[in-house]
This record gives sequence, structure tokens and C-alpha cells, in this order.
Amino acid sequence: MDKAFINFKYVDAIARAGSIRRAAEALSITPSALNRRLISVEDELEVQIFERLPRGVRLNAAGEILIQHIRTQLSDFERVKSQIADLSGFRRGEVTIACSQALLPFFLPEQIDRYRTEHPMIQVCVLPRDRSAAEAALADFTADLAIVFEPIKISDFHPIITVRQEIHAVMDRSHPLARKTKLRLRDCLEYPLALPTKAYGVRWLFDQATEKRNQSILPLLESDSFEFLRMAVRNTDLITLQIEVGLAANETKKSVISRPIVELDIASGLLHFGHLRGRVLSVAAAKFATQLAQVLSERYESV
Amino acid sequence: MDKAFINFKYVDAIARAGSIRRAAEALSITPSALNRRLISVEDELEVQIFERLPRGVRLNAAGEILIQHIRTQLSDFERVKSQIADLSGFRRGEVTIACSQALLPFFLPEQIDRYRTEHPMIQVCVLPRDRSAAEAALADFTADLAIVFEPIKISDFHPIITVRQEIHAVMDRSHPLARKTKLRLRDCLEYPLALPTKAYGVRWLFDQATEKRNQSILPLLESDSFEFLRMAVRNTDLITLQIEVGLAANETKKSVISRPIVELDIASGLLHFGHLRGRVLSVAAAKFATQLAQVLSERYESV
DNA sequence: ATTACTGATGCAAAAATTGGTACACTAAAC
DNA sequence: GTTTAGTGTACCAATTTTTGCATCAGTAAT
Repeated sequence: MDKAFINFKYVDAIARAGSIRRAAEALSITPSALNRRLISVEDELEVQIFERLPRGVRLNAAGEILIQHIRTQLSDFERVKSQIADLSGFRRGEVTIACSQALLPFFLPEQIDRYRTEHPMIQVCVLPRDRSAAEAALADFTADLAIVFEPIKISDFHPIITVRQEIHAVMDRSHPLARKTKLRLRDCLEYPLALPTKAYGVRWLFDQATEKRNQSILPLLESDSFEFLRMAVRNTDLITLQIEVGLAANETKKSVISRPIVELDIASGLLHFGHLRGRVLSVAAAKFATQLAQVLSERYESV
Repeated sequence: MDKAFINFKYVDAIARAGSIRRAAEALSITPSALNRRLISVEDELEVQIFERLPRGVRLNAAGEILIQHIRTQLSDFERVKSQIADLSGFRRGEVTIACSQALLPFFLPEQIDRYRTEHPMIQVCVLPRDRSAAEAALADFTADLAIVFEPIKISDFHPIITVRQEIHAVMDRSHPLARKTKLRLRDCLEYPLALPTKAYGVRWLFDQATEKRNQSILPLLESDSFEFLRMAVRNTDLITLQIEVGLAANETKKSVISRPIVELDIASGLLHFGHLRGRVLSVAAAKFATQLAQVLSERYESV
């Protein structure tokens, strides 16, 4: 185990756990030891970092400043290690990316596989996060990069590239609508719908489109899991929606297919790829970012 | 003693000393202990930081990257401590300033005194440095701020303010030239001169002025110490040169007085005040910088 | 050849850290 | 009210880590 910054890592763990005892468990040490580490840090700074509550601890103002520094710091050190490993010849490091569910089945596995063939020593970590959680992961340095669809607030988010995403209807290959190459929204509304919950961007665009027509459509099936929705439409007349990046590249042999919906009926959304503003990426993360940005710009219309 | 970053501080000390034994002495520990600390750091990074030479150690490529990070790091931590102390009510911290000798007798003592009445807890450190050494002190984070007269290379130097400095002749109050209020260069050349060595900006401007007239003037007395030169002219007909900022504000009761030389005869020089480019100053240093910049802009013509 | 300096290593003593336990305290559950 | 479950913290012995000392091996200048 890494001994550098051990105290800072402990403080970070306490801040994340919200309790010394829980943090101690996560770190596999006794609460008393961790407590003394914290007190020794506070003594050195001559300032309290956490306020002690009956149910745990919480960062105070000084702690907020410190934790921000600690996380910047730890991330910077990763970058330095990455740089050093880089000039030692063999590339090492790790990249963590927070992204919408839509990227999980096809896009990211393909890209990571391609990336790993060039940089086999690099460890890639994928965190599925909804729109707000992805930004939170960037903010607390849990993730280096994020790909989010239709984010709510985009403060502190530095976009590398933003691409437009058409909405597609996803259905069984034997579905009546499968014969058409392009669908109208009204075609879809004649069939039962299986949609993501309102937390997701696709659903939000769908609700906007139906509101505009003064139709309030309730889906027959709702789920947080895109994978479940994709599986649910098999062998039924259900229809679900998905953005381009979440579709398989080659559908000829799949049991589930997709058809684009004309843009007049339902607006296309924006997929944002970027990192925390002001953050300096490690060599590993920067290379991965470059690859993703290139692929996205090749495949989709960038704005 | 501060235990955080202890290993990084040790590495920094070794880098500065160029030898483990000498660094160990400076740190008041045994060379063996320090050596093992270094080895443990290198083991964690899985990279050598120093190349071992028969006469000591020297940073290798990886070490250069690391030492830069370490120094940024230590300086950042100072800034954070300063911020934390700031919101705790009582201000604490330290400011280190590298400056030309001319600032030592009057300007800096006055400014520091004023600064300390407002911020009594802040420790101020003054390092007299010639033009190149001042920039080196900024670069290796030894100093937060620098005031240099006519610097050679100004790369990585971020100027806060630059002011013009007239050259003055400094002499005993009974000197024949003391009757005049403004001097010509040829007046001065009729008397023996006591000048700084060629490393200093005033001397450089003087040499340029005399070269332009195809006169090569050799000073009777040369010294590295501005204070010595000022003392040397007392009760003699010697004349020395000094820039405005190095003169006493009120000369009426002094035994040594100064008279400006007309600008046509000897060009005025530039006094640069600034910090390392890209560096984020601590609260303490930033406040001091603001004060100095204000005073300089009030007293002298800024460019 | 000699001298003076360098970094590295083995070993015992010293110092720091840890785990276990008990205690005081508070919010929630009963 | 009382109980309960959870919290942070202090004390002490055991353990781990770090240190100082003496020594070795190597190199550059004398």
C-alpha cells in the first residue's frame, strides 16, 4: 500500500464515509487508529477539519478547503506518476470515466477494447452515472472523464466535444414498424411504450415532444435500466427509445432493431464529453479522451 | 516539525543539497536514515529519482518531473494553510521575497513595517538576490515574490507592476556637486567613482551611457555591496550611483545625499515586481504584493 | 598510492503506530 | 421516560516502523 499522502487519504476516506468508524472499516484499520490520525492532522494544522456530530462527522469550512486541496493533490500526483511511467517506456496508469447508461452496451466496450490494445497496462474503470451523479463524480475527483446526455447544470464542466444524438425507436425485428426505414412519432404512439424514468434525457425529450402536441402519453413500462428495456421489447409489440450511441453498430443478426424518428417530431439531444474545468488530465486519461473525441466526431454531427 | 510531506521535503532537501550526506546534515538526521527514506520513495514510485554519482546525487528525468510537482505541492499547501488560517480569524502565514540590494536599506523595511502593523502574525523573509538569482529563487519556489532591476531573461516571470527608475548620484552632503539640484553625467565624471560590479543593473546602465560617448570610465572603487558604497562616499569626494527606490525618503538629516542625473545622459532603468508565472500566491503573499504594487505605482512612473 | 568523499547495508535501540477495550455522549426507537 | 444503537475519544500493552551507529564498497581528486 501507498504510504505517501496516507494521512490525506485517510481524511478523504472520512469525508466520503461521513463517519470515522465507517471509514475505518473501509480502510481496514481500527477506528481508534484512524481517529488519532485525524486528530494529528488537525493538530498540525491547528484547526478542526470536521465537526463532530452524534451520528458521525461533517467537514467544516476549513475542511472543505482542505478536502478540495487533497483531492486536487492526489489527482495531480496520479498525473505525475503517469508522466514518469511514460518516460520510463512502458505506459501505465488508470482512467476512470463516468457515463450515461446508453454508452455501456456497445460504445464503451468497443472503445475500451481498442484503447487497451494500444495501452495494455492501463486500467480503465467505468462508472454508470445519471446526469447529476456524473458531474458529482467529476467534482470530487472520482472520475477523470464524463459522457453525459443532456446534462442539467454544466458548471465546472469543460466540454471536449459535444455531438448531436438522434432518437431511435427500438423494437423486435418482427415488429410491424420494422418495415419502415424512418418513423414518425405518431407511428410509435400507436404501440405500447417502454421508457426510462424521468431522470433520463431520452425520456425528457420524449415528454417535451408529446407535450408540444398536447398529448400526455404514459408508458406502459418504466425502468431505470436501459438494458432491461432493450430486453423487454423482444418478442413483443413494445417500443422503447434510445439514442444513436446506445445502438448496436450492426443489427442484421440481432433480434432487436432500431429505426430513427424524424427530427421534426422529436428533437435530437446533445451528448457531452468532457472533464472537470481546471483539471489537468493524466497522460493516460488524455490519450483516452483524444480517442473518444475523435470517434465521436467521426460518427456524429458535432455542435 | 511538520510531518506531512516529510518524504517530499526530504527529497527536496536532497535535490537542493546535491548530496544525501549534506542534506542529512541540514535536516539534522543521519545519512543512513535519509538514504533509506529516499530509497523507499523510489521503491513506491518504482523509478529511480536520482542518479548516483561519485560526488553525490543528481536528479534524473523522472526526478525533475517529481521535484517540480513536490515544490508546486508544498507551495500549494502553504496557500491552503494560509486560506484556512484566514477564515479562522487570525491571519498567519509567511511571505518570502527575493529582491535587489537597492531595496534593502529603506524601501523594504518601511513596507514590511507597514505590512506587519496590519498583519502581525505573518512572517516575512527577505532574500537579497542579484538579477538571475532572484529568478532562480522564484523558479524553485524559494521565494514567492521578486523585485528585480533590469532583469536579463524574464521568462516564467509574471510582472505585477513595472516602474521606471531614475539614476541618482549619491555623495557626501558637503560635496561640491551637492549645490546643484540636477546633475549632468559629465559633472559626475570629474570626480572619483565608487560603483557596483558589472553584475548589477545600475552599473550596466552607466557603462552603456559612457560607451555611447566613447568614454571608458573605470571606477576608483568597486563593490558588490550597495551599503558599503553608500558608506564609502561619506566625508570624501567619491560619487556612487543608486536608483530612486534605494534612496532615503527624507535626506535633510542624513550625511549622504543624492541628486538626480538628467535622463538624456543616462537612461532610466526598469524595476520589475512580480512572481512566477502560473503560481498561485498564498493569501499572505497576495496581500503583501497588493500593498507593494500600490506603493510602487504611487511613487514612480509605471510602464 | 593515498586521501577524502560518496552512497549503501546490517543490527540493535528507540520511537511511533496500532489494536483492543472502555467510556461519555446523543439522537432515535420503544 | 427508558432503552438502544450509534458516534467520537482516551488509555495501555503489543507491534511495527524508524533511527543511529558502525562499516563496507566504490570513485575522484590529491
